[in-house]
Amino acid sequence: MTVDPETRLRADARRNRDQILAAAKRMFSEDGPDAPMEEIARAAGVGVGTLYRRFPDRDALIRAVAQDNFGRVLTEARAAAAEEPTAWEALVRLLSHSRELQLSVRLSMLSEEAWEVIRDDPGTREFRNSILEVLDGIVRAAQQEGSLRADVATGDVAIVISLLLHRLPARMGETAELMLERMLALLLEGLRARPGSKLPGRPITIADVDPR
Amino acid sequence: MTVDPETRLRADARRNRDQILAAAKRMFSEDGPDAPMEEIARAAGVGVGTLYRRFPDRDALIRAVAQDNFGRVLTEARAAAAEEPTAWEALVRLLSHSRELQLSVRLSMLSEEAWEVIRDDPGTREFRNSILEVLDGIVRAAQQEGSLRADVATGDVAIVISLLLHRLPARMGETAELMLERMLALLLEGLRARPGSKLPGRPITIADVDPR
Amino acid sequence: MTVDPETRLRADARRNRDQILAAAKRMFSEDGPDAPMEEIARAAGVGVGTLYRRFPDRDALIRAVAQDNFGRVLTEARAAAAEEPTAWEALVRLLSHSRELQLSVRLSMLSEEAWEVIRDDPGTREFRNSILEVLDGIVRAAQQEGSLRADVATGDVAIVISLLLHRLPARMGETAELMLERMLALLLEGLRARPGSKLPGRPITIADVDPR
Amino acid sequence: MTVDPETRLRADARRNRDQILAAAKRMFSEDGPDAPMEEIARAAGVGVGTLYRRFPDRDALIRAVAQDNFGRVLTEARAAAAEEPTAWEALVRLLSHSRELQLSVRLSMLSEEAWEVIRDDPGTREFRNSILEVLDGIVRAAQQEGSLRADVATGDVAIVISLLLHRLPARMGETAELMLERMLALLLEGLRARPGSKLPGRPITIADVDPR
DNA sequence: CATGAATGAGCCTTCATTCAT
DNA sequence: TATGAATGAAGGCTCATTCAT
Repeated sequence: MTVDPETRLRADARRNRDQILAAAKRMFSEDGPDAPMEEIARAAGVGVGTLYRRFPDRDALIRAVAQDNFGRVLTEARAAAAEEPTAWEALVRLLSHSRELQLSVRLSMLSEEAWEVIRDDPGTREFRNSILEVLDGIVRAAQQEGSLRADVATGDVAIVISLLLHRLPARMGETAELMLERMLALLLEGLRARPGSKLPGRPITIADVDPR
Repeated sequence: MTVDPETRLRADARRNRDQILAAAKRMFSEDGPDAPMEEIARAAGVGVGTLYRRFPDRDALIRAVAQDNFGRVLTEARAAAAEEPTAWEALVRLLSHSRELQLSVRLSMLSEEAWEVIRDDPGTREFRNSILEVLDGIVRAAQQEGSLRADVATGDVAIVISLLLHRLPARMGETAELMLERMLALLLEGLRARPGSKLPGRPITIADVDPR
Repeated sequence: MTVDPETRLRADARRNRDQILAAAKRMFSEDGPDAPMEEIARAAGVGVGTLYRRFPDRDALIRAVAQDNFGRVLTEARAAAAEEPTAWEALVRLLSHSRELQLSVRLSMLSEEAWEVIRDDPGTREFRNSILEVLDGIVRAAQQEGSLRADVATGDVAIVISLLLHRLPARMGETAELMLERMLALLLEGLRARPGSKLPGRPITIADVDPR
Repeated sequence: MTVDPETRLRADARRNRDQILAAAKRMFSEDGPDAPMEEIARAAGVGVGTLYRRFPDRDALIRAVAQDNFGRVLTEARAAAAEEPTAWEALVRLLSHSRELQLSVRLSMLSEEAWEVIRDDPGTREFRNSILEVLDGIVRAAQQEGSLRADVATGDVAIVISLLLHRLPARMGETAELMLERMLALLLEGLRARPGSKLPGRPITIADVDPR
């Protein structure tokens, strides 16, 4: 009368993995990418051993978190592109919701080592490329429709996004939300197509922001 | 007609102190505020003991670096306010040169602990207040002269600065310079007084960004 | 019919803990409460990490050793009170066997810091109180039966014990035993009820020797 | 019109040495024989360099302190022997004033290393021997006059002294004085010649307590 | 000679990772 | 397979001692 043990196991295993991932995300974003493995395990409600069974070392865990996050972002980006009536609105939505991205990017900014791990991970790289591809589509469309200034390229927008992702000192609490909103508004003003305005240098392309 | 021995000693000690401070700045900005003390010492060309003689613990070193940096920023801000013909130009200069600020602010963003150390240091606080005071003068003047949009306050500008300070993934090397320039240009577009444009919410004041 | 794994683990862990405690006792009494943690670990046949897993820091280890020792003393004191035919004999037995006490007391005398750690440990304090309580019973009974001089109180006896606990320069080896025996005999002569003999001052009570 | 520089120097040097010795005594008795050299220097009002010029290393300082102290004790012992009307009174005086001895003995008890340093110092040894010689005279005389029990030897008395020297936990403050007085009284009761009383074992001689 | 700066060894403690149960 | 115990390397800090000024 017992449930199929195989299935049971699988379900258990998955639950475990998910809990660990969630805990890792939380801890990473709170304590940075050096959060003690033991604490991550505890936060996930498992022993360290279990954590290490799923993720052979810290780097594997970082990669998994990064992939998970980039995946969510990709989903959001695709939804924005598909659902918004204009490319400009898609762009605004992407920038507004960039909070979703926060963890992954923050992760990569917090320590040089973490960044290298993420950069060299093919899985994450693939997600990243897909995201940039979608973004590229939105950018071109927005320029086509005349809403986005012509002298920027997708790399520029990617950088704007990364600008918005940096942790606004948590201590600002309440107001942080508002600050972010206003910074976004300022940047959108800047991105708006506007006759007679010219940025210095040349457009930053996807290749320019490729960590290669 | 002999050299004052006190001065002699002082000179030596000071040279050492300066080397340590310089090394710490470098290491902190590369490895974050957890850079091994031993490596900082080695980078400064002294033994750990010497480092600890000058700075009783890591926090003291962090405070010293922060003060040194904020001091430089204050100098630059005052120069900008005094030397530029218009307030807008002073603002642009401040934002352009904000690279000077980079380390200190980056420091405070890298880890919650480091931030707290800096926040609670009266010396740094004083510098910070002075800087904001100067900035406040520039902002008001720029609004008076009609160059800066009226619906921002000094806190908004401070945040713009902090946005520009975040580490652009060092690995981008050459282009990083250009990227920064372009982001700055975008933000300046946004800050420009422009009829019919309105930011959401209310202006962010100095009090809003006060870490108190 | 398999062995309960919990018990198994416990047994291992406990053995380890006991070895560490024993090693710590040995090292503390030889090298004082500053004995290198690493050496204690080595003496216990474990790595430092293991030591720190059981006892978060040196103070915890000191407390554990103190409690263990005071516990033994309490046991001995109770046995003496229960098994000896007269209170005087119980007292003699307690003083004779005070060697058991040696380590703990010596510990607390060796360094001011160690003493403070022990003093502020509620666990140890409880043992200490119980011991003094038992001792108090013995002292009163001995005075009742007319064997112990009337002008001493329990605190006096506690001090006599502490006198006997001080390290007789270990280097005296063999003879140390004899020396202790003779000192004890001298002190017992002094404690004996004896008409016409009067100590200076007032009896030292338990409260007088309370570290509170 | 200047003072003879040689003399000046000598006087200065001596003052320095005395200050250091005094500071060392104070620090040793407060912090134990591991008190930081730098603090001792500061307490003496000189630089570490000066301290090291006078005493090549910590051991030399310990030896100097020990010798100084033993010297004072010898003086006191001789005075007691010479000035007191009876040998018993001389003995009582010696035991009462044993506080003088405290530091040196405490020093030797506080750490095995310190003890070894003192033990192996010929200078201290000589003082020690002289002291024991004087004590021996007093003991024999006291037995001759029938005041001191016959079944003790000089070594026994030396041990009684050492018993009284142990630091009564400083924390007892006020009462410590009284406690010591009472313990001394108890021990004197024990040492008193008393028919029918017999100590276990054999008398402890000087040779028995010789650290050799 | 006095001073106090510099050095580096040594001990404390933490934590990533491995492994026995 | 999950657990948590054990290990040891790494980094922080202190202090004895040496040495330049």
